[in-house]
Amino acid sequence: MPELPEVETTVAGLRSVLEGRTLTLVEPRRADLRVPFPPDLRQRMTGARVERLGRRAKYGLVETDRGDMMIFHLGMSGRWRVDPDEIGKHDHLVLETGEGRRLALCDPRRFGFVELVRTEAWEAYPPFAKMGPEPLGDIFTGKLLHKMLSGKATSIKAALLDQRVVAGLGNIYVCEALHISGISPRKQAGKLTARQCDALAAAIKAVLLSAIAAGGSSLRDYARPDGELGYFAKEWRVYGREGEDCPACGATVLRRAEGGRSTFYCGVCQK
DNA sequence: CTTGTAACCTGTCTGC
DNA sequence: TGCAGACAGGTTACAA
Repeated sequence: MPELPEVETTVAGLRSVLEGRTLTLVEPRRADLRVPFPPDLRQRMTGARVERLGRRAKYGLVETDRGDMMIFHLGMSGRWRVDPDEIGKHDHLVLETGEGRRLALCDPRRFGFVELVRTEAWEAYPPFAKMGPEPLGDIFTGKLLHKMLSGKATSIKAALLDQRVVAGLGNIYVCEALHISGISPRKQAGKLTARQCDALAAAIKAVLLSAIAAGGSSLRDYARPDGELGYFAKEWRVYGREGEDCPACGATVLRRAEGGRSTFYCGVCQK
């Protein structure tokens, strides 16, 4: 469940293996994931030195000394395996460094993808062009959120999942942030008060920082690149806790399916 | 333009 | 044990 904290954790793990290292092997194992691998990925990346790793929203960024940036998205089930014993059928891209370290991008559902852009033009990469602010950045405040939401007829939950409003949130952390700030997921986005937006922005930052500190959330098929599991799942207040007691008021945590996606919330303390 | 739904693909879990 | 059905982190094409 790669949302922002899991991608941040992943990038930190990759950094220790890749940064400053030369790629001696870059091998796609099939033609495509959600979209085709760039046809020249192997040729442009092999022999390149990795200068820097970064993250934008849920995307991982790998900059090389050739002016290229490899962008990866983990989709729903993607993860990087570090020094795997063997390459399995879901390992769709394999990298090796001059030190003999090996990385495999494993993605059973294949909703992830890899792109290659010129570093100087990375912000023009279409998914980034209209993307909203990073929630952990200084420019993301309750005031800005209030402005972004004004006039929106959709629910606050749908608005927070819209990457043009704020970039990097997914189903888990939206559910968690709404619970922390006591706001109903069904509340009309444009009707939130300035005060509620302040509380919501603060809750978003707090939950993301806690999750990053815990190494991300551990889900069925997610692990950090080094194989360690993230611990944040133990700290979920409502997500995945249908039928349990609300940690704030003791009422029963509810789940409702909307658009093929589950929302977890407390009907008593989220208004 | 905005908003909601279906589809992409595979694995896992639940209930009969 | 088998098997059908529900469900899972995201994104986007398309319909309304």
